[in-house]
Amino acid sequence: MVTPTSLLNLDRQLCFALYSSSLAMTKAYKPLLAELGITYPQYLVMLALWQHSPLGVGELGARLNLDSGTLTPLAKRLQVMGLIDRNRCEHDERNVEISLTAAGKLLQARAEPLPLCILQLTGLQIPQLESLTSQLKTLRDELVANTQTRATAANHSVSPNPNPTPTAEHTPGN
Amino acid sequence: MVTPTSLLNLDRQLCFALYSSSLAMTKAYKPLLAELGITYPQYLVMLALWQHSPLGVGELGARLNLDSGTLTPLAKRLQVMGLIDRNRCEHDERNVEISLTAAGKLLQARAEPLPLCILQLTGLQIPQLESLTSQLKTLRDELVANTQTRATAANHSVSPNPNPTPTAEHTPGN
DNA sequence: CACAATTTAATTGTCAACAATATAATTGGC
DNA sequence: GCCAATTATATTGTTGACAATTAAATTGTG
Repeated sequence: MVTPTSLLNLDRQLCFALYSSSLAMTKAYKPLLAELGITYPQYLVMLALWQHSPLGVGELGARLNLDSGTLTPLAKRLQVMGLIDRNRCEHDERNVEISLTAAGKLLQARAEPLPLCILQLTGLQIPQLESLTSQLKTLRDELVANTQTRATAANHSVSPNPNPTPTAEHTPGN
Repeated sequence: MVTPTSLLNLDRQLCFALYSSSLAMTKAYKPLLAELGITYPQYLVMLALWQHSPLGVGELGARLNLDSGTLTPLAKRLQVMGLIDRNRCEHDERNVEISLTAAGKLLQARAEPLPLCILQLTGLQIPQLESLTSQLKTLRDELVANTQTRATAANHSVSPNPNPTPTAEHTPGN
């Protein structure tokens, strides 16, 4: 069975282009991060902490768009490696503050060259890189705003998806 | 500790924009795919099979950039759901042919509206969508070409990464 | 103060992604 | 034909992502 052209064609899907390029990026980082002894998601957590430390689990999750089910075990591994500390906040024992250790701070210096290493692997020039990054951030924010979350309480945003673009409910396939 | 500007700034990273937008896309698809009873990676496999069935595990992996360690259990779940069949090839018993069942083919009709549903959630117009998709495919292919794989045998491509762009091996941070 | 509602993390279970390894079939010298 | 190398898939173990649930602390209202 061969279906050459359809809106469901794999190579036309933005979703698959996103998915496969994101995985490809992870694989590109892997050998570089292996020298630092961390994985790609762990690197993202370190990026957030290098920018601001300490951060609560919730605040970290808000910046990375990840929940505690992902961050808690991930942070425990970073703690075992000695890169971060995890402590209950004194004034509100519900909060867990995640902070860089001295070793965690020192790792930043070794990570500094990474963005330029990766830039070379992308084949992009700086303006293209910034343009693509900007487009993706816009896309992400739009998707987050228009996707109803499974949160228990009310969404404090205006509305999940009232009717963002009243265009083509259905159009003839190309 | 606050570090306002650095090349390591989280929100400047293409890698994080990719990562977070890809996860956001997965979450956007989730409630729609739940009605079809499949997950997002399962949907990608079905997309590939709707385009061409049967496909060997290896060929499927080549199209999706996934290996057998991911695809084998995923395909088994689709088989249990009755959407695909898995059979050893007669002429080469090493190959496993994955083919759509009648139910798998029927599911395509219910998936047809999805791309347009998602398009609305993205807030993009068609030209922007196609441009972004194209940029991401180019990026993915460049990253794959420049990332040395852990394959046992020799890489049959020219070379992992001889010296694609001999620019800035290191530059002063901004 | 008491207590229900809320907030915050952690836990549990399922599905994924992948390195490393194992298993089985095939191919190519000899 | 025999056997080493190769090819193709499956298995195992680790890390991640997330829904659903649990546990604990805090807040607000009476």
